[in-house]
This record gives sequence, structure tokens and C-alpha cells, in this order.
Amino acid sequence: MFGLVDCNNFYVSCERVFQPRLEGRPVVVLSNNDGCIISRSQEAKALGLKMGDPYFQVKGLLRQHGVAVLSSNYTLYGDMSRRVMHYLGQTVPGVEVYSIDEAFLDLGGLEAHLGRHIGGSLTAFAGRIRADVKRRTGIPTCVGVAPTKTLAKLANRLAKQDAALGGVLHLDSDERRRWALGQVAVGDVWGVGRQYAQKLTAAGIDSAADLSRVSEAWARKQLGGVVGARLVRELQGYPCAGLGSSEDGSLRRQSLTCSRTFGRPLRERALVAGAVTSFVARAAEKLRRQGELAHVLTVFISQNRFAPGAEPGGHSRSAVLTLPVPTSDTRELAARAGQLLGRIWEEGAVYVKAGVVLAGLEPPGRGQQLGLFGGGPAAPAPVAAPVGPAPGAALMAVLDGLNERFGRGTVQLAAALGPAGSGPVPWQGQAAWRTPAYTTRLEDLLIVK
DNA sequence: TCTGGGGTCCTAGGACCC
DNA sequence: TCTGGGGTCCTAGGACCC
Repeated sequence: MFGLVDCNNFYVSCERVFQPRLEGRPVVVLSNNDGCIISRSQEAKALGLKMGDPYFQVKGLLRQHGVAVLSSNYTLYGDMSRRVMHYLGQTVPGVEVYSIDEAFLDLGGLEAHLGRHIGGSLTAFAGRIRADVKRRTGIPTCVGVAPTKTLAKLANRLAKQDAALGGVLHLDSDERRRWALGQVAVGDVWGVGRQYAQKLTAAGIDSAADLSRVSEAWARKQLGGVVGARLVRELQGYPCAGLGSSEDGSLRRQSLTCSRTFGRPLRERALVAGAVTSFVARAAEKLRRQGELAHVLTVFISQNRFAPGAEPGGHSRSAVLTLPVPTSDTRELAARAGQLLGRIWEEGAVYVKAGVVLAGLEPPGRGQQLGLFGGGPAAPAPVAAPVGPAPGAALMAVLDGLNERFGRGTVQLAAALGPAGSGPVPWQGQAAWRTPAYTTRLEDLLIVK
């Protein structure tokens, strides 16, 4: 049995914890660079504001209705997420952190145990989790409980829709499962996106219930092979996916990206190179926190995809390099990234965004590919060097330590600093309405009088 | 003027291995 | 006449998720 805990309007809810005056008012949170709406309160949804609406297109509407507008504050959301997940991890046997605001719970075998303790049902247990998360973190959630992950997602959606359910829906019988399937449009099923929804409705499949009745062969043919087959089976109540392992509640990623839209369009190579270097540094930091090394490095740069005449996908170029020796050393990754940028750079073009991806992640230690001539290119080591910490690891540890203690960016590569002079780096995005880091910076701590 | 930033999984084809 | 069988790795692309 699976539970799915999903925080309601997560980013808005995080902001409301520290600004209670935002309760009951329409509130939106904007993406990086204050580009589009990425989180909306119920009141904002009721005004017809959509996920992904570009800010400049809805500015008038926002003003007209007195909508509170906030820039995104990922430091805050990440920390609030950690608190929620930590509580869940202490409360149930297994947790898979699925995204910043969602977690799957392993509720297998709990029912018998619960019978003797609280209220006797998973429904009551889920209600208690919900109340505890709210009390401990201030974040409202809904909980779906069902025999498969896909059904738990579906139950969660219904719990969010219908306030009468009290934030919890447990699909504890076949009748209830069938009822729930009938309530949900096929396009709202987890795993059915725009393309599939279009295809399905064209074939007369309109609800989750309809989808649960198609043949496996049809699902395979129409919905991406085995993925589609599993999707249908899950709707029927047969689990096809277990709880992803994240024992300590932290996510272990298979790739790490850092990319940003620039604060303004850039045409100077040195500036874009500076941006790429700073993105590499950030990605490498995440990589080291995860305790891994990367084998594959990708750099991409994008021109304005909304420019008239831009063909879909044609606005972006990327270059990939498989490193001879996996590394997490910012200096080496930055040097390689600079070379990759040279391969895709077009003089005269105007770029609006860049990014780097670290992939082929592996833990250090045994099994590591060593350089044939010893060490990595950045810091040659003797051929006979025993397997041990990578060259430069100590330096990176000091770098991370300083930045953690004194704030991100305290020590950086000079190449990531931008042109001499003062002011924000030219690739820094807009964030006109950013709230303080209430929970992670001492200076930003709220003072209650 | 202005349009996010992360991720996942699967398929298919080609090159190459023994 | 006849032309194996079993793999891996890489790339590109497509779908999906929050």
C-alpha cells in the first residue's frame, strides 16, 4: 500500500508560513528571472491564472486583483521541504522523496499494526500525518492512499479537489477505486501528458476509468511501449513500481543540471563563459555533496526560442564530453566546459540562457577508472598512486567548507566573477520580489516582538 | 523589453565486441 | 544453396513528471 503526500501550493505555502498576512489573499510565485508563474494560491487559481503564464502577459490582471507577487526563494523552499521529508522519514517505514513537495510512503503492513493503535485505519493514520506536518512546519498537505503509486497520485488529486474529504482519500476497496477512476479525466492521470491525452480522447478514451479498460497490447502500441502497459496495470490496482530507494530521505540523482536564463541577452563570449563557469561550479558543488564523481559533461547555450522565425529546437546547441577520468573538481570541469563552449559558440549570435549537465555519476573509490598516465589532467599523479581521494579533493573540501560557513560564493573561480568592476554579474537573473532566507541565514531570522 | 529549472524513463539505430 | 547469437555502449529523440 502506498501513500502520496503532496504539499498544497508548496511555494506559496512556504511564503505564507513567514508572512501570515498572505493567507486568504491571491498569491503567486514567479520562476527564476521573474519569468512565469510557477506556484499559485487557491485564490490565484480561481482568478484563472495558469501554471506557466508569463508574468508580462498577466501583469495587468495581477495588479487589478491585488495579487501578491513573489520571486522564487529556493533556499527557503528547499529547507522547508527538508523539514517535511524529515518528519515523514521518522514516521513511516519507507519514504521516497519524489520531488521538492511530494513523497511516496510505504504503508505496506501498517494496517494490521494500526488496528491496535490509532483509529484502526490507514485513513486515520494519513489524517494524522497531515495534521502533524501542518503543526510542525506550517505546510498544508493532502494524502492519497492506494495499492499502486498511480492510484495514490489519483487519490491525492481527488483529495485536493474535494474539501469534504478532509485532505485524505484512501482507495480501500474495489468499488471506491472504480468510483475514483470515473472522477478523473484521462489527461489528469499521472503519466498521461498532452500528447497522450490528445491521442486518447481521439480514440474515445476520456476518463481514467476508460483507460483502465484498454488492452495491454493497445497500451503498448499507443503509449510508449512498456511505460503504457505499466500505467494501465497500475490503474487496475496491480503495482508495477515499488518505492524508489532513498533510505536517508535524500535524493540520489543520476544527473545534475545547473542552467539559467540570463538577466539580459549576452553576445560576448567572455560573459557567457563566465556564466558557464559559475554554473559548473554550482553543479560540481551539488555533485560533491552527493559524494560522487561525474564521467560526462554537457554544456549548452540557447538563443531566444520565442524570436520570430526560430524553429522549434533550433535555438539551442550542446556539446558533450566523456571525461577520461571521472571527477568532481570544479577546476577541471570548468576547464573542460570552456573547451566545450568553444565547440558550439557562434560569434555574433545572441544568447539568453546557458547550462551544464553532469552525468555518468559514480561513487569514488574501487572500480574507478584511473588515467593511463596517472591521475587526471588537472593534477597529474604518479602512475603507481594507490586508489584514494582524487587529487584536489582536499582543496574542494576547503572550498565547500568556506562557502558553507560564510555563504555561497565566498570563494569562487575568478572566471566566474564576471568583468572587473562592481555590481551583479550580467548573467544574474531578475528577482525583484525575493523574500528573505528566513530559515537558513541568521541575519534573516524573523524577530517576533 | 518580457516566456523556469530542474529531473526521469524508454526506444531505436549504429558501431562495436566476442 | 547456405551467412549466429548474444551482448555493450553511445547518441538522438520523444514522452513524461514537478
